[in-house]
Amino acid sequence: MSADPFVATLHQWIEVTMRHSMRNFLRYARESGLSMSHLGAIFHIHRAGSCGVTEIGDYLGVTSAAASQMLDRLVEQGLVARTEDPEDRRVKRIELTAEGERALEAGIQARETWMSELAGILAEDEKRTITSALQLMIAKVRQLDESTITAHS
Amino acid sequence: MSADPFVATLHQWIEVTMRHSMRNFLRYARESGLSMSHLGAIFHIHRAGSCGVTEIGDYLGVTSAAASQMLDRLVEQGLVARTEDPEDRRVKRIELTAEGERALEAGIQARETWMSELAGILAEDEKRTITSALQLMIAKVRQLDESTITAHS
DNA sequence: CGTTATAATTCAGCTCGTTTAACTATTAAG
DNA sequence: CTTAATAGTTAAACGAGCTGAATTATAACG
Repeated sequence: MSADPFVATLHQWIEVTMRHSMRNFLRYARESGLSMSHLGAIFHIHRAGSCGVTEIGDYLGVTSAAASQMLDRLVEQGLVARTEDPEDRRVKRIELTAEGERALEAGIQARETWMSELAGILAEDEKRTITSALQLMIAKVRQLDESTITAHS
Repeated sequence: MSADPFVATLHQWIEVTMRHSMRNFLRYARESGLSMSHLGAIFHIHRAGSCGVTEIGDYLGVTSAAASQMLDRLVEQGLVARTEDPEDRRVKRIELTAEGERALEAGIQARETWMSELAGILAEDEKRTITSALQLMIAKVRQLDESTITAHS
């Protein structure tokens, strides 16, 4: 399929990552009563710090009506705060409450439980090698993200 | 949070991976008209090769009735084949059709479009280092999987 | 100022995924 | 052989999430 052994290996790694992470993540979603959209919104709000209703809808690929209704639930559950933007009083500032941040953390935790098991069966020098390799990739991806953002604006 | 720099770095990497992979994956799900459950089922059937209806339900955390109805749709769309098991005529053998395999491939592709961009901005020696680091982790995770399976049986 | 555009909400209506319960068919056990 | 257990399907009913259209409030433009 892909001649590049780097790409082939990355494919395999993501397959493994997805299988393990999604299993626990979906279980957490069920148990906490949060849908995929809810969690997507929570992640986006966390990253944005504060954002409008329509922006969340655009991010999730739904109408602003759908986003507004979804936020009703999240506000009702105390995960999200909806306040008026003083700069432009048409827009509502959507932010995570402390409890919302906690729910986000729990979701991330659920997603990554298998990681500590992995850490347990790796030797110290193996961990060091892998850590620096991953850090290199993280830096490169972030660099890619920034160039995409500036290209869009 | 976690004192181990290995675990901390792995956390960051999975955060990056998830953000990029899920964005395209969810878009693909929408466009192809397949739900998260549908795709989950397709992934599971692919991995199992062939399996029963109840098994899919258990995997997805739903009743066998729900699994049966979901499979109706997938059969209707020509992604899945439902045949009688000759060994035990109560069970139905669920398998992916050629078109089902193609849909699976497309989903994986969508999930991993950003990878080739990443490959483009890495030097050859960087790729080699990362490739071997990832291969080590993949091997270790598989080792972990096998010990879990045997523990369960 | 009046007009137009933007942000968010509300409501009616639709589809989808799910569950429970009843039912059929087949196999296993006493 | 009779009874119980297992695998799967079907049907009715419900809730969740989405859309489109109408509505309100604010901002920007001429």
